[in-house]
Amino acid sequence: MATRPTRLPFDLHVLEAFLGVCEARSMALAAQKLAMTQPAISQAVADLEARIGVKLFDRSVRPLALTPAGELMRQRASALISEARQIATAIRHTARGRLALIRAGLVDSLSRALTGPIATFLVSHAEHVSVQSGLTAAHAGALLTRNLDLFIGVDDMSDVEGFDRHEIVTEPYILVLPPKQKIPRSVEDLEACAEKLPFIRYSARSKTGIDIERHLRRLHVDLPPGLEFDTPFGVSDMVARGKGFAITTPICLAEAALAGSDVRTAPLPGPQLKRTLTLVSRRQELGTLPRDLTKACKSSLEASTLAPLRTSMPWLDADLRV
Amino acid sequence: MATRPTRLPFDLHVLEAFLGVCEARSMALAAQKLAMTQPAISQAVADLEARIGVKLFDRSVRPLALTPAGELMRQRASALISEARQIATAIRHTARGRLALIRAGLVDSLSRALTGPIATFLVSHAEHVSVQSGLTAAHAGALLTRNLDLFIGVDDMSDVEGFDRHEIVTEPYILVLPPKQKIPRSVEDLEACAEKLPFIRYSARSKTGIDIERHLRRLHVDLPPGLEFDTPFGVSDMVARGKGFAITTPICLAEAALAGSDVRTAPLPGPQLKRTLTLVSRRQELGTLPRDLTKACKSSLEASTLAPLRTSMPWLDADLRV
DNA sequence: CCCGCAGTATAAGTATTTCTTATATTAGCG
DNA sequence: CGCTAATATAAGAAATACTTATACTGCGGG
Repeated sequence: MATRPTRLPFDLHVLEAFLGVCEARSMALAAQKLAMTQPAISQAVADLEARIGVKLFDRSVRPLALTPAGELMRQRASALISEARQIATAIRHTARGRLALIRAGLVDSLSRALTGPIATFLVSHAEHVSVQSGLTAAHAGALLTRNLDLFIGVDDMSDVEGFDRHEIVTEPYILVLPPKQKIPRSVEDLEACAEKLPFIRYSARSKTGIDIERHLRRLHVDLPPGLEFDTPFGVSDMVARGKGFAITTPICLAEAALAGSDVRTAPLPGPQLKRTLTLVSRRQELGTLPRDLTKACKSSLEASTLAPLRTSMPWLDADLRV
Repeated sequence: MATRPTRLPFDLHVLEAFLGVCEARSMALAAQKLAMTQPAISQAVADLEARIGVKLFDRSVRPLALTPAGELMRQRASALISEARQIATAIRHTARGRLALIRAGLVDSLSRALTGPIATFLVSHAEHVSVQSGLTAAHAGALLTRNLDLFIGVDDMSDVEGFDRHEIVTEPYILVLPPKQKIPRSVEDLEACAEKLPFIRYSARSKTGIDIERHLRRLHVDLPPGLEFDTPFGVSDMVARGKGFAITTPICLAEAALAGSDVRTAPLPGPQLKRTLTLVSRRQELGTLPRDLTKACKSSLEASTLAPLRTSMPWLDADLRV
């Protein structure tokens, strides 16, 4: 047939045949289990190998052995088939019952600040409450795949239709350096600083990490790779230990709850970079609960985190607002 | 053909056709993009709907609209196709170059204690180090799908071949209660306590949560659902706030780093329950690095966490050991 | 070391699925 | 209301998947 764009080199039934062989260690036994003939299995697997261009089985020994590539294929194919099996069931069960369970996701940087308040609020709205910490991207994915009912994170999924968004807080990115370290006041100073101290990064798995890297690229500041973490504590602890400096946010720093630490903080040199934390939920599925929860979070956050931050960093002033 | 066991109701190329229609909002346009004819697309989608037994498109309007089930299908199918596309590439790139990157996973309950030491150790073994916090199950899954090179967690994947395991620490589960609360000394006392105070749970997404629930079932102790969290901080903070009591471990309690808290701790009534934290990596892929890292973790953990715990809870004595 | 058994690979043909062409039906816009 | 553009359906063609028959290969036992 004419060249068909981006056609996948395999289909699910071929992967099922392949997995059957992996499990049975025999094409003949796999054929029995799959109600097919042994040559059908043999040809399907050989064709799969040809399309991918990689040997998946070592046929020079008995019983059949998986190659390293075959082992990886087995893992990936198994996950794929498992997910595919769940899709049909999930589609059929989209009709939903009463609100017995609420699953809320919370970005790591608000975990300590808001886990208690959120749980306290939600426990009066559902019989079963689950509060899960993690990265924004994971929460967004979980919301999309209906493994969460709402989340608070850095990304507001503004490019996806069907969701409601309530802003909770906007804060600027700031510099954080080890004690006694000279504070850079310009982008040039920042680059000079980077020559003496490593730059401690947030992982690109986090929205915060992505935003910071993009900002540095816009400033044409190129900092070499080194240490990266996906939690506020990881980044902050390394700075407190004198291992380097970092770009973070006041809320992330508060979240790290470094005991007895006197890291230095300063405004980010050059153009300002901010982030907004937003509560995201599916439109029209939870009534007024998302809006009410947002109000409760704002109140709690202001009292527990923002007021103390304004005290310790008076230069933040109007940049930190709910 | 004769009834074939557990055959999936769709294949990847059908999902590609479906996704093409979702994106183009038109079967004719999707056909163009996929180098097929419009009736081929129409029949493929109709057949998919028939096999699943759910309408995915609303054809009573123009342009075509997705039904809610269709929207869910779009999300799930998109993820599936994306994962499938990556498989072939990943299989081909199993030939691996030098160790420029190490990705280490760390269970939440050791995040504050070991993130710094692990990063410090690994940074001398690789150019790029990523340390990721999260639940053991997620780390195990990531290790299996090669999104992590090693992890430290509660589950040691002992049922999976091809991995090395190094024990780091064994600790008992303990009771933790709000200040001034009477300590239960027997299983009966525990049940009486649960009548006055809610039981704060670890989420079943965590191995710790699973072990605790299984232990309670063995004791025939049935505690109603209420609040659950997937971080040590969430559970501990709720106890400190007087919202309930919990079963946790000394290391989890230390990890929560509750400032100025005087929660009460006690041995778990009835038979003892313990957990072991283990470093897991693929066999023969990282040389002596896993063993060396294990030693470094033991030393650091003993100094920073276990010694202080023995001081604050003298009754732990030999139950807490590296 | 050789033979036989069990398992896989290959060739050729059949059955099933997928796709195309032709055309009927339907939504919606002017 | 009529026309256009899009989808659905029917029938047949093309491609793919599978079966049957048989050749080839690994390995264990004598």
